[in-house]
Amino acid sequence: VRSLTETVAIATESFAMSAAPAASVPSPQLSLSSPGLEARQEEDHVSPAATPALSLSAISIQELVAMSPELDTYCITKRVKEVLTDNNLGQRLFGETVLGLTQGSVSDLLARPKPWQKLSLKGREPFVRMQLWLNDPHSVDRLRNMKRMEKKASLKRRSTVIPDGESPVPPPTSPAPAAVSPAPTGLAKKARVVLAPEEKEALKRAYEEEPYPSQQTIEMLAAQLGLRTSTVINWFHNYRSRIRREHFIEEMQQKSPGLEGSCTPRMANDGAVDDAGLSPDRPRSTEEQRLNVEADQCQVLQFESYSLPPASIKQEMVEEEASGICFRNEGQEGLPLQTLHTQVIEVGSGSGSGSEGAYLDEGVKGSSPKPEAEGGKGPLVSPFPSASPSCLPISGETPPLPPPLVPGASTHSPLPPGAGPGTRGSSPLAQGSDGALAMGWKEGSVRKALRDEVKAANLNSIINRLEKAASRDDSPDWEF
DNA sequence: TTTCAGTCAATAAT
DNA sequence: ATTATTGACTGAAA
Repeated sequence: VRSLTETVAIATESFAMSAAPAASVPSPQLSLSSPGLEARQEEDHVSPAATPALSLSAISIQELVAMSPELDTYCITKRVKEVLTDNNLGQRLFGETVLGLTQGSVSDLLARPKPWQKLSLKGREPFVRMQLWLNDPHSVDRLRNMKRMEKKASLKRRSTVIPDGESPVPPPTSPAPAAVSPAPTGLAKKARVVLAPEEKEALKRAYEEEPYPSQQTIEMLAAQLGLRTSTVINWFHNYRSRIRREHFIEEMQQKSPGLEGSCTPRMANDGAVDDAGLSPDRPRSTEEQRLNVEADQCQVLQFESYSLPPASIKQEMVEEEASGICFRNEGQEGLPLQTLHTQVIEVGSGSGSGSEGAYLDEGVKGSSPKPEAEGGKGPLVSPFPSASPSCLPISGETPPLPPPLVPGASTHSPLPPGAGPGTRGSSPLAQGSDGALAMGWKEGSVRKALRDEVKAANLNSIINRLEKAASRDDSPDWEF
């Protein structure tokens, strides 16, 4: 029986990154985090019988984060940007569905990633998710599907009232309820403060002299500039931290080998499949690259759907043929529930056509978080209780998982800060991202079997892709 | 309390 | 439409 430890090891490996797991045993600590949940589910379970589908559903990303070897945040963001642009995927969708972050945050993260060592456990999470996403061969397809569904949904929404030709009256839009503009609640939203360039200049000057101004200085500045003191305080906090960050990136670039390839997981290996000159429409090289990676590194499982919670996925996409995706929307307002799930799928069966059917994943999503808060007040948030395991197949996941997103609830990991990575003492070699994949973990027979399976799966997947490429409908999705 | 890290979310800029 | 910027907020350290 697979031990938790082993499972973890495998999972970690699938990360495919740098890493050297150092000799020490990596897992001791994990267990402490969520006591009951996971642990048990080892395999016993049910039917999945025959296939060696592993389920490491039990591992939460927080644990993954804690155990993760050092990742090259710069390379990760670089690759993510490539994949997104190559496939015409926006950061909004990516952020909301993969990372559980808003567009602005994603933009910032991709543009100015902090070095791994400077990140807190919480801050590493998005990078781990990105790495996972990059490793997952179906990630792009999934996102594409979602994009399609969203589009369809919005289209439907638009036309929904128009059909019979009647009711040219626009009112229908936006339900009567909410409506009305400024009056409700009486409180206009506080206007966003926008500092004038000169004000910023003044603040910067003040910063040069005193990066940490005293209460007194702050008040003086505020008075002088006609700003609220809290604005001045916030400005200093933000400025300091942003300056600091710039620093990091400088440092980081300085050390980087500079060459491109360093971030690209190109493997020289097997010529097998490889791109036989097929590049039907568009440079989808990154995709191929991904393929290579997977093939070689044997990332067996995919952690799948980290579904996000965040906010926003419109409930519109709920129905639809989400191949395998199951969203649940709990209804109104604000309930964010979410869940993150890592689940594994079995690889063996082929991924049939395109994305359909092949993998089963699921996700549960919360909905509508943002829709204003009207009603009552602000505090929102819900203790979102229930989990809503609705569609989840197997995995016993963890309901108790803290929702990564949303107000108040941030997840914390039980692990002590220092703990996590403890094992890997210091520099993991590698990092080259070139798939070095240090395998330090022992390779058991189970793994071997898996590997074979993966190979087969990869073949299928590749075939699939080729077929797809040949008949790609990919239309630039545009307009009518 | 104050600072820091992460994010959000409005709005600027492309 | 998307992506970038940035003041403000939240929770955790110090």
